[in-house]
Amino acid sequence: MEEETDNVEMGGSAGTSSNSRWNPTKEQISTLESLYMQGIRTPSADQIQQITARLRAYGHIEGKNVFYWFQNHKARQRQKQKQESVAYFNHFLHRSPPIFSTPLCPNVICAPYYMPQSEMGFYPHQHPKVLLSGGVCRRRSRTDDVMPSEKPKYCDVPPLYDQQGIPYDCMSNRNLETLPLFPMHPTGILEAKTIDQSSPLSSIATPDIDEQEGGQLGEQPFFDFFSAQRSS
Amino acid sequence: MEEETDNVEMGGSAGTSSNSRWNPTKEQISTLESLYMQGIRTPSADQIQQITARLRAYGHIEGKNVFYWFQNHKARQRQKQKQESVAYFNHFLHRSPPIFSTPLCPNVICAPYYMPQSEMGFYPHQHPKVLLSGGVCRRRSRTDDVMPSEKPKYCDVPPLYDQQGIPYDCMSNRNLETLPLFPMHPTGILEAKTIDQSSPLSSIATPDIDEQEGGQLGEQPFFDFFSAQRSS
DNA sequence: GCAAATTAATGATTTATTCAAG
DNA sequence: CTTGAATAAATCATTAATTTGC
Repeated sequence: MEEETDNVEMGGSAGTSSNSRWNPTKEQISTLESLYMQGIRTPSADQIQQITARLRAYGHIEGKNVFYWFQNHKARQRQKQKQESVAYFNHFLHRSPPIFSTPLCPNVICAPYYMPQSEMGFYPHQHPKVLLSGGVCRRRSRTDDVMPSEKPKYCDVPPLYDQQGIPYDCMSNRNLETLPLFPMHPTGILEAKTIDQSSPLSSIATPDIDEQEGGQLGEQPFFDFFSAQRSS
Repeated sequence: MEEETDNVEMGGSAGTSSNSRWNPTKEQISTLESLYMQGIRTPSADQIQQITARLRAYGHIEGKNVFYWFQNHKARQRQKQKQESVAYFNHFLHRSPPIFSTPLCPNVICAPYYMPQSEMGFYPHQHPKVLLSGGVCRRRSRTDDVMPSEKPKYCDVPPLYDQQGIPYDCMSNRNLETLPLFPMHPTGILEAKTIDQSSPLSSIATPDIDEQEGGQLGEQPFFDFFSAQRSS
C-alpha cells in the first residue's frame, strides 16, 4: 500500500486544487482513529468543530469531513466485526464451508446466509443490548443512556442545509444557484442569508466529550446548530 | 390531528417556548406540500435556505426543519405507495390474505415477506427509473433530480457540523463543562489509556471520551486490532 | 519501469428505521 | 397514531492500490 514517504504536507485535498473530495493526510487519519479508539463514535457538533480545527493543522478539512469519517468508520468497523463473527461461528459450528450450503428446501425464498440483519445482537463485543422479558431485543432507546443519564438527548447531528456561510468550495460553476423557488422578487439572488450568528468566537471551548450511544454525558441540549438563534 | 385554529402567529415552535420540536403551521405545511408537488424532493442547501426564509413569515422555522420535512415526506409518501401497490397486487393475484401466508417450508429461515428491499423499482408512481439496455435498473444517479437538471451536481448537503462560528453556547445552563478533546495539559482524568499509536501527532492527549456502543469501552472491544494503523 | 485497466478503499449521499413528542 | 428528529444501513462515486501488457 501506500508507501508513505514523508509528506506532511501534500496529503489531503489541501495541497491539491481543492476540488473534489477530501483526501485525509496520514496525520489526520491517525488522529481520527485515535479518537475513535478512545470511544468517540458520533461526535457532537462542538466536538466536530474542535476536531476539525485541530486537524486543520495537517491540511484542509471541514467539519463535514470529520462527521462523515466517523459515520463511515463506525459503520465499516461494525460490518467488519459482524462478518468476522460470522466467520467465527461458521468455523466453530460446522466445517469451513458456508452455512446453509445446501438449501433444505430449494424452492423457497431464503435470504442468503441471512444474519440478524438489522440488529439483534450480533456484535459480540458490542453492547449487550437490552433483552426484554419477552425475548424481544430492544436497542438502546436513544435516551436511556448507559450512564445515569443527564441529558435527555444529546442530539447533535443537524444535517446539512444550513451552512450559513459555509464556503464550501463548490467551485463548481455556481452561479446560478438554484432557480427561484419563490419567484416573487425580480431575482437578485436573494441576499438574505444574514443569519450568521456571529459568535465572538470565544474560544473553542466546549469540548465535550462524547456521547452517544453509550455514551453519556453528552450534554448538548438540542440546539440547532447553526441556526441562528436557538430558542429557549 | 392537531386542530389548528387559524393561527398565523403562534403556529410552529415559534410562538411557544421554542423548546422541543418544530410544529409547523398550516401555511408552512401547505407551502411545503406545494413544493413537493412541484417536484422538489431533496432541496439543495440554497433551496432550503430560501424555503426557510419564506416560511419564516408564518412562524419560527429553521433549515433543518425544512430538510427533515422533505426527508420524511418523501420517505413516507414512498412507503405509502409501496404498501398500496402491494395491496394492489395482493388483491389482484390472489385473495386478500397476506402473501406467503403459509410457509412452504417451516423449518427454513426465510426473510419475512421480503420485498425488493433496497431498490429495484418498486415505486410504481415514482420516477420510471432509467432502464438500461441490459435490463439493469439504475436509480436516479443522484444528480438528476426532478428538474431538467442544470447543475451536474448542485452539491448541497453538507451535514451539520459545519456551522462555522456558531455560538451556540447560549444559555445552556452549564457553561461548558465538557472537557477538552485535545487537552493540552494533563486533565487528571484518566491518564492511562493512552492508546495513542504514536502517530505523528502525539500531542493529543486523550480525553476520555466515551464509549458507547458497547457501553463500556473500558475494555477495548475488539476492533482494536484492525483499527490501529492499517496498512501502509 | 510505466501507463492503461482493474480492483479495493473510502469519502459523500441517500434511503430505511427507529424513537419519541404531541 | 401522526410525524419531527436522529441514527443506521445501503449506495454511489472518486481516489489510491494493484495488476497487467509492453
